[in-house]
Amino acid sequence: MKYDFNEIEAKWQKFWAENQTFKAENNSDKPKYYVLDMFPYPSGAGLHVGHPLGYIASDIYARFKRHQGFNVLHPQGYDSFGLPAEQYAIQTGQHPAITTETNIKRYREQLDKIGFSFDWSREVRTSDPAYYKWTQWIFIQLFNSWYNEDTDKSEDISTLTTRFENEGNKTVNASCDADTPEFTAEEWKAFSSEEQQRILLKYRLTYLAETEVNWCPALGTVLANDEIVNGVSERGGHPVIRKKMTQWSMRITAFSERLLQGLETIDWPEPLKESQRNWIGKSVGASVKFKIDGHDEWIEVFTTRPDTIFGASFMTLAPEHDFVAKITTAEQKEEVEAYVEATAKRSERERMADVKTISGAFTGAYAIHPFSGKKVPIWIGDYVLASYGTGAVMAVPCGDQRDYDFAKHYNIEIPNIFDGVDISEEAFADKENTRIGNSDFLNGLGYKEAVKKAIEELEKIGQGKGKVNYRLRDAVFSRQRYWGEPFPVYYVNGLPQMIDAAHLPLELPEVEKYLPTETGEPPLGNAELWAWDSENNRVVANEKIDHKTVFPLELNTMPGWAGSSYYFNRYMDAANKDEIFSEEAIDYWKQVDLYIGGSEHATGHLLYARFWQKFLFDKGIVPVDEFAKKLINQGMILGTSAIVYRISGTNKYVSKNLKDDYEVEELRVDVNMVNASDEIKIEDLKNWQPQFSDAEFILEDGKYIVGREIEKMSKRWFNVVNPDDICEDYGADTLRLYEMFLGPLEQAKPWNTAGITGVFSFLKKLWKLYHNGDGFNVSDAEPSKDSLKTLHKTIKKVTEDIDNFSFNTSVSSFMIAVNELTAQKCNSRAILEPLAIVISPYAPHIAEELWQKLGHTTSVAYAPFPVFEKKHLVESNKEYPVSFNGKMRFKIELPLDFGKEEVEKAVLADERTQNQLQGREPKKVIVVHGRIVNIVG
RNA sequence: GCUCGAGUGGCGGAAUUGGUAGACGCGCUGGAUUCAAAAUCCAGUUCUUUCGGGAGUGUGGGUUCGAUUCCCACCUCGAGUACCA
Repeated sequence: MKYDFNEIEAKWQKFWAENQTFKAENNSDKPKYYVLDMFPYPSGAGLHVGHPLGYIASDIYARFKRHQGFNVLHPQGYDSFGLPAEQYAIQTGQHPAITTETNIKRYREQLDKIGFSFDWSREVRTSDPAYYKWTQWIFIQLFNSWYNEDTDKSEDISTLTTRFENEGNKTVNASCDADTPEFTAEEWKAFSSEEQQRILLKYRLTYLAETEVNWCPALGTVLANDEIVNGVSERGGHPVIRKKMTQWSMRITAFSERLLQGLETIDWPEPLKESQRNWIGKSVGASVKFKIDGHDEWIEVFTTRPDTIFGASFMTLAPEHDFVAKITTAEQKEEVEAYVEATAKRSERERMADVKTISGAFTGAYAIHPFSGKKVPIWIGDYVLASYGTGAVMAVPCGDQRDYDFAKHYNIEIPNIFDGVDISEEAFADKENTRIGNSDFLNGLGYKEAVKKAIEELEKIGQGKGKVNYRLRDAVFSRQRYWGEPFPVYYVNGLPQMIDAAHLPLELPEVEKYLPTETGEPPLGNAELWAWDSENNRVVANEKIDHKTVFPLELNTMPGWAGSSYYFNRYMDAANKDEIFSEEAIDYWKQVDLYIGGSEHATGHLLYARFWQKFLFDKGIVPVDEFAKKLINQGMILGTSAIVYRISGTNKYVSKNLKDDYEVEELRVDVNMVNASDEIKIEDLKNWQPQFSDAEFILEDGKYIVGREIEKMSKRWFNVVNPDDICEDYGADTLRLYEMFLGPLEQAKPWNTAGITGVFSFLKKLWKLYHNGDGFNVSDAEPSKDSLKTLHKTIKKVTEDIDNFSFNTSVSSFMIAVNELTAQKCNSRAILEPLAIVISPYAPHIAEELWQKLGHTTSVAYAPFPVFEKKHLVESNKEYPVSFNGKMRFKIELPLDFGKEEVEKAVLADERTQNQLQGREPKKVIVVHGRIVNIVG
C-alpha cells in the first residue's frame, strides 16, 4: 500500500479544523503551557521555506506538551500594520486593508498546508479595530500614568496631582523631562489648567516632546537611521536633514533598571540578553556641576571617572548644547557659529562614521574647577553627543583617549594625575592599575577609593553626587504614516486630550491619497472626516471644527511595535469585547512559557514588549512582570544559489569544472531546476528565460554542472524555495522533518532541497513498517527484546532532545529506529503503537493515519507520550573499546559484572594487546567500568 | 575597535558530566532488479599507506592515562554595536 501523503495530509488537516482539535480552554484542571511564535507580517511575497522553521519547532514542542497532559495554548496571528502595504497603496491606490486581507489569506493557506496545531479561534490582527481598540486603550493608560522612583512603580497620574497640591514637586522623585521647572504647592494651585496640563505632560509615561528626527522633505516623512544611506534616503536617494518635530514618546527610560534586572530572571539566550544590556547601557559614575565663569549658569556633566577630576583641563559641550549661544564670547562667535552650522548639516550617522577627524571650536568661556578653582576652557566638539548624558563632558585628557586626542590637536594642557605613568604617547585608561597623584585629597588612592572619596567631597560642596546613567533613550512613538493605529487623541488649544475609553476604537479614516499632504502633514491630514465631536463622542467632518466642542484629531499613527507589545496577552482571551482580557484568563495563562522567534527583534520588539509588560504589571493588569519565561532564537535558513557561467561576450555557457579555461561571468539561475548532483537540465534552462533559449552549452561528461553559493534567500538570487511546492511534492510531514533535520534550531544553515529525499524515504519506510504488500499489517505478537530496546532508546532520546530543543538529532534517531525495526521485521503493536505517538509531534499527519489504522477513533494528539523504561536497555555485556595511549585499537566483549581487575586481566590476556605492546611492559592500565580501557606503555 | 557566536569528510551535520571522532542523511562508487529509466534493495565511502600501520576535529602551546569537549595565545568567518564621557 502506497504512502499517499497528499491524501493523508488533506484528510487530517480537515479533521483538525472540523473538530477544533487544538482549541485551548481557558479553564482546565490540566497544567497550562503557553507556546508562542513571533507572529508574521503578512507580506505579498508569501512564505518561503525559511519562515516556518521556528513555527515547526514550536509546533513540535506544543504537540509534545499535549502528549504530556498539558493544556496547551498555541495561537497565531498577524502583525498586519506595516510599511509595504502602505507603499503598495501609494503606488496603486489600493487600500492597504485590501492588500493586507489578500496577503493574510495566502499566509493562512500556506500555514495550513504545513499542519500546525494552532488554535485559530484566537487569531489576532493588529490592524483589526477590534484589536487596536486595546492598543489605544493601553496608550491611554500610559498617558494617565507617571513613574514614581521612590516606589519604583508606575502610578496613576491622580496620585501625582494630589502631591503637587500638597507639597509642590520639589519632593517628588519622578521620571520626568529634564526641563521640568520646580514649583511649590501654592504655585501649582495658582497655575492655569492649561499650565498644569503642560507640566503633567512632562511626567506622563507617554508624552509629547520636541524630538530630533531624520526628516526627508522629498518623501515627507521621518526615516529611521537604517533607512538612510550616505546621508540620503535609501528609497529614492533624497536628501535627509535633522529636524525637530513634536512627537509622542514613551518614557521607557523610567524602566531602565528594571529592564536590566529583569533579564536575570528570564531564560533567554545570553547573546540576546547581552545586546539588551548594551542597549540599556548602564554606567555608574557621578554627575558634577561646573560653574561658568562670569555667568550664573552651571554646566552639569556625567563622568564614570570622578576619581580623575583633578585631571580635567577643559570641558566639551555638544554643538547642540543649549549653553553654546549663551556663553560664546564675541571674539569666538563667528568660529563657533560656523562650526555649529557645519555639524547640523551632517547626519548623526555621518558624524558617527567619521570617528577619526577631530574637530571643535573654543567658545571663549571658562568653567571653574570645583576643587582647584582653576579656570578651564569650554570647547564644543562633535565627539560629544547631545543625546547622551547631559551633552557635556569634563575632559580628562590624561585618562581618556578621545579627550587626549582632542587636547593634542588643539594644544590644550594635559596634566598628568597618575603616579608612575607615562602619558606622553597616549592616555592611561587602566582602572585596575590606577594610582592617583597630583590630586590634593585623592593622592595615593586607587580607582575605587578615589571614586568614593571624590563623590563624598563633591557632595560636601554641593557640586555633584553619585549617579547612574543609561544609554537607553525614550522611544519616539509617532509615525507620519497612514497604515498604523490612530492615536485616541484630539487637541484643545494645542494640548492633547484622550478620547474616553468607552468610545474606542477610534478607527482609521478613509483618505484619498496615502501620501503626506502638500503642507507636509502626515497622510491622515488628507482625511475629511477626522475631527472629534467631544459632546457626542464621535468622529465628524473637519469643517465642523470650532475649537469649542469639535476639535482636530491627531494626525500621526503609532509605530509597528505598538501592536506587538502585548499581543501575547490578548491571545489569552482574544475574542473578549469588554476587556483587554478577562482576569480569569490572564490568571490562568499568566505568561508565555516558550517564545520562539528571530534574534533581529532583540532590541526592538523584545525590549518594548518587556517595557509594556512591566507597566501593565504595575497597573495590576497582568500578574507577572516578564511576559516570556523562556525564549529561543531560531537561526536563519539561507539559500543555496545556483550559478551558471557565461563566457564573456558570448551566449555560451560552460559547466562549472571547465570554467577556469575561460573568462566567464556568473549568472544566478532558479535553484528549483537543479538536481541533487548540482546538474541542471539544458532544456529546463532554455525554457526558463528567453536569453537561454538559443544559448550554447559546454558540458562535462554530458552534463551541465552549476556552481553553488550560500546566501540569503531572496527573489533576486532565484534561490527561494516555497513550502507549498515541497508539500506538494513530498508532503508536509517530510517538510517538517527536513526543516528540523537541517541542523540545530538556533544556527543559521543553508537550505538545499536535494537532501530532502533522505527524510522522504524515511517516511516511506516508516509507512512500510505498518504495512505488508497491500494491507495494514500489525500483529499482537510479543515484541522481541531487540525491538523493545530500539523503541525505548528512541523514547529516551526523543524526550531528551525535545527538552533540549535538539530537534535535528531526534529525526536521526527516528531513522535509526525505523532502520532497526525493519531489520528486526518487527510488526508488533506493542512497538508500533507507541512509535506512532513518539513520531507524531514531528510528523503529525502520518501519525494520525497510522493511529487510526491501529484502531483508534480519537486524535493521536492527546495520546499520552510513551514512558521510557530503563529495564529494556539493561545489558549483560559491554563491548569495551581498548585504547593504547588514548587511541582506540580494538574492541573486546566482556560481561558487565566483571570488576576492574577482571577486565584488566582479560584485556591483558588478549593477544591483540600483546601485538600492540610488542613486548613493552604496560606502565599503567586504566579501566573505567562500563566505558573504556586505556593502556599506557 | 568592542561584545557575542562559530570553525569537524565532497556537503548538512552527530558525539549533552573529558572516555570508541565522523552517528543520521545527501552526494559519490560498485552491485542487484529492469528492455531502459525512475523507484527500491545490498555493499563501500575522513585522509594516507609499502596493507603492518600512520595521521586526523582552524593554528600553536598546555592540563590529563585519555581533549572536538577544559585552559592560554593566535587565525578565519558570521552576527550585533559603535565617539556612551
